[in-house]
Amino acid sequence: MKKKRISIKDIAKHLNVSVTTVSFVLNGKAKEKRISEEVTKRILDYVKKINYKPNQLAQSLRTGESKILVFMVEDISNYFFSKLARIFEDLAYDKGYKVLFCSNENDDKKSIELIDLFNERQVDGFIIIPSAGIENKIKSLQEQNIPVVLLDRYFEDLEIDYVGIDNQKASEQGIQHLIDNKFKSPSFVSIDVQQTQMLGRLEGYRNIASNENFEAKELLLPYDLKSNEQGRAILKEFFDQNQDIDSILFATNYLTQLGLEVLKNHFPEKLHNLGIITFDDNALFSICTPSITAICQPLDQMAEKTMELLFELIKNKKSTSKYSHQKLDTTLEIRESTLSLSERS
Amino acid sequence: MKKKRISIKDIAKHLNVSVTTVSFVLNGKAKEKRISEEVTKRILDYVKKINYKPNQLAQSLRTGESKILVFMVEDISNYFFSKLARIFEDLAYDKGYKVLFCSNENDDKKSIELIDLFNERQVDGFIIIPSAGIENKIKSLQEQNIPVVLLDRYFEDLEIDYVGIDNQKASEQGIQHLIDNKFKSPSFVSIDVQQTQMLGRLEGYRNIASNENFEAKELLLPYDLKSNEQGRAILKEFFDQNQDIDSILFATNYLTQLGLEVLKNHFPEKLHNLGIITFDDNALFSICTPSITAICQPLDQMAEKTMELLFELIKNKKSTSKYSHQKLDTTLEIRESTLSLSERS
DNA sequence: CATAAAAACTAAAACGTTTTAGCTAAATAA
DNA sequence: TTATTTAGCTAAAACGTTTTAGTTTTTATG
Repeated sequence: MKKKRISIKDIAKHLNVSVTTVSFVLNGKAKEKRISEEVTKRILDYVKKINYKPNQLAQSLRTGESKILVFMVEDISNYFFSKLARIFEDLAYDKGYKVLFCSNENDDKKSIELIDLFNERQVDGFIIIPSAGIENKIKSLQEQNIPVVLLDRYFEDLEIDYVGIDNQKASEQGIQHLIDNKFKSPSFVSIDVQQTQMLGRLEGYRNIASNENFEAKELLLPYDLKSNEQGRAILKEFFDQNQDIDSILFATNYLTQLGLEVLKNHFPEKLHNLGIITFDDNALFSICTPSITAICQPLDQMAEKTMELLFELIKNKKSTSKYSHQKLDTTLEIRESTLSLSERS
Repeated sequence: MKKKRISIKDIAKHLNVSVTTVSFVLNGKAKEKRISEEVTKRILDYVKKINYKPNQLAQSLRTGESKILVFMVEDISNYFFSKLARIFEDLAYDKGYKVLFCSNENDDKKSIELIDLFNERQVDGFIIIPSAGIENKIKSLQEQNIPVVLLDRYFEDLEIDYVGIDNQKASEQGIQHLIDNKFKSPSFVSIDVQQTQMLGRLEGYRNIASNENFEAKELLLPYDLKSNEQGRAILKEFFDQNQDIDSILFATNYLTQLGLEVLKNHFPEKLHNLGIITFDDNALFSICTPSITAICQPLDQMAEKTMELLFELIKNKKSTSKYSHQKLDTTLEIRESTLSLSERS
């Protein structure tokens, strides 16, 4: 007993004009197509009166535009991604687009499945936080002339728009901050994956190690961690075997969380003496004890820049405009965890 | 220079059969429609060879099904919601549906706009975490025979499917746990809003207060908090004026966060002596000091149940099957913040 | 050998738009 | 008056499917 929605045809019939005329008026082409003011007004009034809304599906089918964007992240339940999603949502809606979010779990197979899936649905554009091995898939999207912007990480040999941060510099600032606060031997905990963001962070660390002349102590957890449990075990071993480190830079939010758990449970005294910095802020880091110093990515700015690039692509579908790599600056949110020991209560 | 996608018509032409035949075969109706095995095989083989994928828009236009669901939450960047979203995502994809997420900011106007927006797009179903005043809009969706399931909260006089927790019981368990651990005077911090989930939590608190004979101390923050700053100020005042409370149940994640900030900054000694429980867990609560006891909602179970109800509605669009109110059980994740004082280190 | 029944397939309408190409009537020019 | 231009409007095709209501061919039946 589905009530049939009113269509443009019904309107045309009711007003004794043609479907074409109604369509022209609705699309704001009344002037251009020389529809008289009188008819234009009649149509507009009636449409408002019955609160007619065009069928988007039919529009999309005809025009080839779905007004849907896809935002593909590692895991939408991770704060860094969900926060970005929240911003994208607003930006897109303002322009009349909706955003479909999906999680690729940083897995190539899943990523490719998802891209294919949405591609079949003729979405109008992709914002992708790519897993390590989907360079070719991305390239094939480009070849089909489908707008794509990469976020957070990119591929060295792909000419494509990208927005992210200057990871190396961010890392350097973080480590330098530790050094400035009298920590002598900062270590670095990250994931062993060949992705630009992680490589940049690692390089930044190594640079300062060499500049400041301390021995680099790196822990790179396996890319395909089986469980949090396994992660914690590896971290515990690292702390056991490196009693001399006096500070740590965690390269992601998730690692920080694991690390803090291990410290809290197995090395409670260390938790209060270690210098700790994390990439990516989270509201709760300010209420930990000690509160955790964080390298903050400029989420709003990143989202805005990304959308800007994407909409440029959507507009000039033809011209493969020169691609742009945006590396934005981070800010250091300084909290208790990097106070030099003498300053701590 | 857009490459034209291959259509069913191209296939038909190439194989010298009719479009109808191809369509039947692709829809698995070969047997039913008596298409010969030979033709069926030829079509299937060719389709696989050229990797043809039907145009979903056209399918949707014709069938009236978009295979898109909407999940409307308060704020997708909030962990409770984004975690649910992550689960829904997988469940839906398994059934061939995509999920559009949107954030209503618990605001009626925004909620209604969003619902209208998606309704025009003929989505196949809604999962809604409703703001307080959209009862009528929800009802109108029902009247249009559009599948809707409410989550987290519901409306007393609306006959509609709903999934959530037993808020009253959860609250009672939390407070009882405080009492059992020798806290004499638990207080309750919540939001002043007429929504079932909040009312239930409040009622649970009051019940135990009356059973255990302690004076109820409630702080209900305004529904339309201007800023975190304002929230912190109100909380600080509450703590200042109620020095005698020895424990708190925070009714949401967000309030817990604000509360902990205030405690950490203004009442550091209290932070370690107060009994603290929060509704809704977050990975980081286990690494706070003290780690925070949490009332955990069974997210997986909630998501599954919700999908189950929604798909039932989608299937039997006609029969207004009897609606179901699912109130699931929570679990208490006991951590340091509710150890009785004698047990604390 | 006609006829009925079953098997195998298909033409065309429909979903709701947009847009091209053109038509008609009025106004203007010659 | 006739030809031309312009204003105002519209028929019909197209987007890519699904599905109804057939038609044609083959096989079985009396």
